[in-house]
Amino acid sequence: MPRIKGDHEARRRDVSEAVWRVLARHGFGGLSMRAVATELGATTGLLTHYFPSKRDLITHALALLDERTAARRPRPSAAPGLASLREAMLAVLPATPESAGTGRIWVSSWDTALADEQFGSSHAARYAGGRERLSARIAAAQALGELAPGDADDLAAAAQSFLLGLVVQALLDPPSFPAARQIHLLDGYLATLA
Amino acid sequence: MPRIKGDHEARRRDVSEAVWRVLARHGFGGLSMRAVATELGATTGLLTHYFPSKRDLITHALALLDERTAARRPRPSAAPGLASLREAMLAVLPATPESAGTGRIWVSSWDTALADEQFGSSHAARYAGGRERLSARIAAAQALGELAPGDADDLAAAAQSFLLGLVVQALLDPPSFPAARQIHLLDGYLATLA
DNA sequence: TACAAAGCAAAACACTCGTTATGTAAATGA
DNA sequence: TCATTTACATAACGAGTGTTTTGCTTTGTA
Repeated sequence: MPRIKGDHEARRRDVSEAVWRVLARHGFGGLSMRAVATELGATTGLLTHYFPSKRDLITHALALLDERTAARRPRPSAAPGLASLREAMLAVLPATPESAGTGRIWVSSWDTALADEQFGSSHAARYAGGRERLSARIAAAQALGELAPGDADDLAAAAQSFLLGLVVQALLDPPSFPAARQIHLLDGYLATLA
Repeated sequence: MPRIKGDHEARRRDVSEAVWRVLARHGFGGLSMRAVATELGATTGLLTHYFPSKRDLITHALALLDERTAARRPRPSAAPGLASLREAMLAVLPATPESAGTGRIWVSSWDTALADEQFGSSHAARYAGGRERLSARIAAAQALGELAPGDADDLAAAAQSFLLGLVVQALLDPPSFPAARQIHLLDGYLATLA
């Protein structure tokens, strides 16, 4: 077995960064083997060595998107209750260039997810996880009396609906949704829940 | 000038239906000249005669999507107040196969809209119009005392956020969002506004 | 030190894409 | 009737796609 394993993982990380840059610039619709290869300064030969098919590349891109989103997710322990819920929802909004970039990639991925059953179910699981995390924070806020009672899962589904829809509108019409208004709308939504 | 004008418009309608069927089956990502042409039982020569470039075809597809969505929109006069708002929001949810199909096309169009500035601003105007219509119904409900006071435009932006996000989640995870739950969540949202 | 496998580059294959001639039949207006 | 314009079919072009093949170089193992 030639080459040490560390090299392989390191090179895979290089590929991941190239994939991310392509996604950020052209979205999922612009993700192609050659685009990633040239972004990496290599050929498709290298790419197929790590990802034999485009399907594998897309799967990796989705995992990468999930991973980088999770990395910016605030710790659930910090500031429990309603403040924790607000913090978690705030991190999703495209109020900063960085989260706006991530949001654009998410939205562009829905076209792929809806067209392919496997990627679709993968997405379904991801958003179900998001609802679960929101549900936990909502339940905690309810236990503290900071939030009105009600089915936490339903409230989480509604909250994530509000979030995703606001992300879409803000990305499609940035002038109408500056960061301040996004936060204002979020606080307005949270106020109705209290 | 040969050929009567009626033929031209009639043929254009045929093309429109072919475009719609392609969109319904493969989304905006699968919209190609040849796909529409073969769906119509013709060649690309016909298509380029009516839509010289793909850009024109996409523009037409977006107009078609807008038109068919507007056709299913309930009349604003019927059942004024909160019931009118509920009716309008209900029509957006993918609770029926027909509206689910339309919703899938909308979601798939966002990838194209985010990648192209012109299509993006076109979309921005469409959703701004949607917010204005919601705002009018919200203001009417407030005037009737059926809704708590507050900035109608902000409430409309929040309501459309909730709607779009629920559409996305329901389309990506149909088992978790059957029609009954969609309606239940919508009624829960409206209850918090009252 | 030989052998074998990994890590790539380079190139070709078989498409599909949007676009662009070219040609032809029909219908209209002069 | 005759020239013109419409309404296509047919075909090709060049670019881009995912995938496969071939081969060279490097590295680790026996």
